[in-house]
Amino acid sequence: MPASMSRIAVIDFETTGMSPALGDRATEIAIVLLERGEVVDRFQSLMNAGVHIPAFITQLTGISNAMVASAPRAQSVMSEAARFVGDAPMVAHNAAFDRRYWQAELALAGLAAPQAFACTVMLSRRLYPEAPSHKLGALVQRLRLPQTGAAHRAMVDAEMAAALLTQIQHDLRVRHRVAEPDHRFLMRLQACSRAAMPRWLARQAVADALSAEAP
DNA sequence: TGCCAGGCCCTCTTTAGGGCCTT
Repeated sequence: MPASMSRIAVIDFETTGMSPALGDRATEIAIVLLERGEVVDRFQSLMNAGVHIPAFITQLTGISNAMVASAPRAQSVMSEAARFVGDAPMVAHNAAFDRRYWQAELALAGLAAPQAFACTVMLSRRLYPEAPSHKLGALVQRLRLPQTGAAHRAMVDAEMAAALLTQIQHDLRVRHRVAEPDHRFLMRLQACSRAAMPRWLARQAVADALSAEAP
């Protein structure tokens, strides 16, 4: 398999709130490009969307109104980000959140967002059902993955999500004998959800998805 | 005007409710 086919873009946004549908905007973006489990490139930028950052968000992320005031405009940052990702499939921790902002911010920049998103929350629920918490920081601690700095900055969280994804792929190879746990396999595994089938069938589907790849 | 996410997953469930996870 060519390296480009195993390329995955792990993304994290910092934002002004929970929903772009309510007018919230991105304030920072970070993307870690993985190839065969190795970080091969990084993209990071604060972005000025021209909206006020609530005080509690500044307290949470450390990103202030003054910081984004001197940052490049959201539209140009998103254009660069889209070029950086290209056609690589994407991964995020709680992907529904980052996918909403990826699509909304690209739409505001007049750009399409065709990438498929896999979700490390859903994957860790399938793979580590015994974990007491599936928060990014809790999983990083539990799996003893490296922490590169204080959480709630985009690159720190993107690096942690990339480390988590790499561990998930490692465990799929070693524990479940999945020869090539690429993005297509991750999408199949995360689709084994109760939303699409009864719980017992979902559990069986996870087991089947894992064992089907065994030699 | 005031309010406001949304999808997954569990259980004291499925004709529902609430916790998790992201900022």
